[in-house]
Amino acid sequence: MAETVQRKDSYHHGDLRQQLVMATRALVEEKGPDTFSVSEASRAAGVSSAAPYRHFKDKRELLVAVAMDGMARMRDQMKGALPAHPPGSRESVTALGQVYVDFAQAEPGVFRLMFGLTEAHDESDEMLELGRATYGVLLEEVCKYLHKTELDAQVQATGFSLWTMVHGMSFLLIDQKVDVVKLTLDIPQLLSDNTARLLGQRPAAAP
Amino acid sequence: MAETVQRKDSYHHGDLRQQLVMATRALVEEKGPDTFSVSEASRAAGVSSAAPYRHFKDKRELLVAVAMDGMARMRDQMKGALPAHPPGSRESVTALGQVYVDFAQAEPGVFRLMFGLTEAHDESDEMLELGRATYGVLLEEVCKYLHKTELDAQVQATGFSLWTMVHGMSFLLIDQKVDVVKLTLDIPQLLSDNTARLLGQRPAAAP
DNA sequence: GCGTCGATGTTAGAGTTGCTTACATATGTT
DNA sequence: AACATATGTAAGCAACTCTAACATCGACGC
Repeated sequence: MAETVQRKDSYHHGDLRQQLVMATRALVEEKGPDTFSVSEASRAAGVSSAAPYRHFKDKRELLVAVAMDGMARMRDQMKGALPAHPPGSRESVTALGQVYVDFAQAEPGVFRLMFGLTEAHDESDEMLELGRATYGVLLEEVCKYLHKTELDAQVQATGFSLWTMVHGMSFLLIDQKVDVVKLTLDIPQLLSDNTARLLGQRPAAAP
Repeated sequence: MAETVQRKDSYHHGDLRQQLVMATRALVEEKGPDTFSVSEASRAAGVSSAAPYRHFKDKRELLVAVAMDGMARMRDQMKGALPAHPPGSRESVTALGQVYVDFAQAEPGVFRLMFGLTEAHDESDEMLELGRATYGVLLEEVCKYLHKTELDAQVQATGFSLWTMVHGMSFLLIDQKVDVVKLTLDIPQLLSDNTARLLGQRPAAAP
């Protein structure tokens, strides 16, 4: 059980919103996003089952908050992985992909929320912005690699292709499809190889 | 509403199991797999809410049935796409990927069921077998392309990489992440290009 | 200090859902 | 015709989402 959640000691909780997000995060990870219930999160936070509705319009809004929290953390981890490599290098692009896949495996429940819940996300401008910002981290490295700007068609195509690959890899891993097909694969190696293939040859330095 | 479901006209329904699968399929597509309820499917089929439990152990088993139906249809579509191209050609591999992506876009709800529901699928040997068979269609083409057997490491890596790409592309498309990033992309073109990159150079004919 | 107000909690409850149990009805076999 | 089996219904429990009415606390003007 996730007993990292400190309960309240007075009538007013002090920081219920954040506590609920944490509790939800833990529950979503334990039992999957589907079987999660607001009631259970309330119990974990030590409040009545009606209390969350003071902070979130409905169940979905609470889940969106968890997704946003996850997206922000993943974006930070991606940014954190960059300094270890030369800017705009194949290694740094690969590292970004590795962070993506690692995050998915470390927090599959939250990861699913981050990319499912499409209708709910549409309603949240914040989530949209956060998603764009996260993708932007990758896109900028691709720009540097190709010596082009963000609006360039090749940058767009390459960035999306790389995203496609790590996204698919993440889902196949957390949905255990690798086991299904009985594969013995070196995932980091595959990630690195495919990143190289999709990036293509690095062009000569800018004109 | 999906009123393609003919109700019963006598006490016994005749073919309730199949009718429920069809109704569920429609509902899952209309409202997404999350908001689907057995009660609603029952109403659509014109039976009491307890009737489904004569045919399915629980809600999940009904959803698994829908997923299996979808997987079988996608596999058939993949097989159907092969005769149009030379066996083991880049075109035929691309065509398989295109079927995958098309299916996801045509039936996003069912597609999600086919690859989510991981725990539920583990319990179903039939679903496992169906999944393997579907993947096998791709793998066989890769074998022919590379002139190697299914057990070869390169075949495994290449097959998985291709799966990864179309899987990620499918989810990004149905979750509308393409819109989020404001991309104007030629998806079939991208699919074809990336298939080529991931397949790599075709080796010389068998020794 | 003190009263008021808004924010945030509680309790009670309406409506939905998943699933079970006991009973009813149709079908096929002998 | 009689019975066993398959498949439907009705009724109900526990859990869940969300709302409404009420309770409590902290902050602020005075």
